[in-house]
Amino acid sequence: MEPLDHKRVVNEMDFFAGDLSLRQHVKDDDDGDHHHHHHHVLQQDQADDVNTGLNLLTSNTTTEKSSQNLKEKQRVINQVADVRAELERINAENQRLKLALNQVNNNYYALQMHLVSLMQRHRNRVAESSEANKTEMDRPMEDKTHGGGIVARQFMDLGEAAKVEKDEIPESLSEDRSPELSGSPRNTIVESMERREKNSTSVPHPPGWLPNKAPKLNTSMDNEQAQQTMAMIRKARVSVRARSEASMISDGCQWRKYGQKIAKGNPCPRAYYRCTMATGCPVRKQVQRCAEDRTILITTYEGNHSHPLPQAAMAMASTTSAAASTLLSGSMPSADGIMNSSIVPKGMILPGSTSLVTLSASAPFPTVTLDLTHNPNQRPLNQFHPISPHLPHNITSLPPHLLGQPIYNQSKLLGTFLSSQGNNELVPVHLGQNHVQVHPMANTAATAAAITADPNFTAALVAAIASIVGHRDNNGKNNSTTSRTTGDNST
DNA sequence: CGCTTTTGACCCGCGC
DNA sequence: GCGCGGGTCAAAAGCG
Repeated sequence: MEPLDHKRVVNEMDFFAGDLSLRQHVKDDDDGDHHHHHHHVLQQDQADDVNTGLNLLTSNTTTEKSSQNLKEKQRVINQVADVRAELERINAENQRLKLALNQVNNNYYALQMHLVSLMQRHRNRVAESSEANKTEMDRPMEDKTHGGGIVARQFMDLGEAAKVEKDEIPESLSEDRSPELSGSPRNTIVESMERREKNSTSVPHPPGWLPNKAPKLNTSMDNEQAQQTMAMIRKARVSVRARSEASMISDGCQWRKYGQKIAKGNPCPRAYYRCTMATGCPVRKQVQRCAEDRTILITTYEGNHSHPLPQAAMAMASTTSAAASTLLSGSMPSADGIMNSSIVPKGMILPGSTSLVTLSASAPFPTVTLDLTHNPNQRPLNQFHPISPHLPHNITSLPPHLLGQPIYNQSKLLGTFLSSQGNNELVPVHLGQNHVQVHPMANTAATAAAITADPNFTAALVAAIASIVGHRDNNGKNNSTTSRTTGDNST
């Protein structure tokens, strides 16, 4: 990690260069009598100190020299202050660099996972093809339809890669998934996705709709399958639970309501919104109040933005996207892996917070859920305002001081935590047996409290999630925005 | 007038 | 086949 090295170098700066007496005091405190190998150095320093002391004593004979000495001391103190200020500035910049690097790493890791799984599947495909050539009649109708060109196909673009991924997903289950995930009805998920996509293609869509929903002008079956797979990837959802009295949390994007329904099991209506920041942007979100606690607003995002995102929405988009893509690829074997891979956005979790990041691979959609509503110990209940008037409805950016904080994997505590919290209804989708939950800290100071303390946090989080998965399709446009965003946080 | 919201209708998958 | 439920459409209404 370059920034860490940088930080270490910075920390090793000699703040007291030019202030011999101060350095001497520090050395005396730090070294004491233990470091005998530095003895001669100390003697030399002490000699300097003695000389200085003598000068001070002799200078006391004239007030002019005394005041000069005071000025000199003042100058040195100012220098120290300057150096410390510079150090703080560098540290702040270092934090920003770490954040940027973290985002790049997350993107890189997601791509790497994707590539590895693709290569594994490609190998399997090649092995499988030799047998398949002998028993062509036994091949699934789907593959026969496209001819035999699939096997030799190179993974030259995402569409092809996605096609292979789709074709191979059932096989990947046995390769990639951990025991706790091995029971996943992954093929069922894929089938469900395909069904839904088939369904959606029968609905007329406005011009500019993204390929997965576009009328199939190019009726190549390969393209169709690739589109379906990409559609499946896009169908990953991110759900955010946060307390707000507003009907909708502003997240930096423009939304247009296109429907409202009373969903079963919740008397509160569910509102459907579509992103209108660009014509044809397929991103949608559902907003619904929690039936049990109507102060909680559940916002579920789905799809990729087809346009550059506002800065407010960029802060954690890449990491959340990585979590979703990892969930979809099934390449992350366990919650530990997710936590250790920096896929869970570290900056997203406040120190001591209970932001509950929940990944659900169960039907109908793979879902990442962020619970920002718990606040067991930051404030007593009677002091905590469930409907925070401070909750932002206008967002700016994610404050840098909230980023780069460590999180700890205590997923083992999840079961206990969830049962004690009575939080089984946490996720607005069905939690199946393949549900991976990542609980950053058992010390559950609520992120909701953090919302109150720092209004930018939730808004930026929600905004970031609104942009989930958008990078996959808009690398060129969004990457520059990402780096710029991280840099702008402190400026 | 143009955009957004409302709301009943419609489509489709799924379970029985 | 039928009903249910989720999601979407699109005409009408509302709004600035």
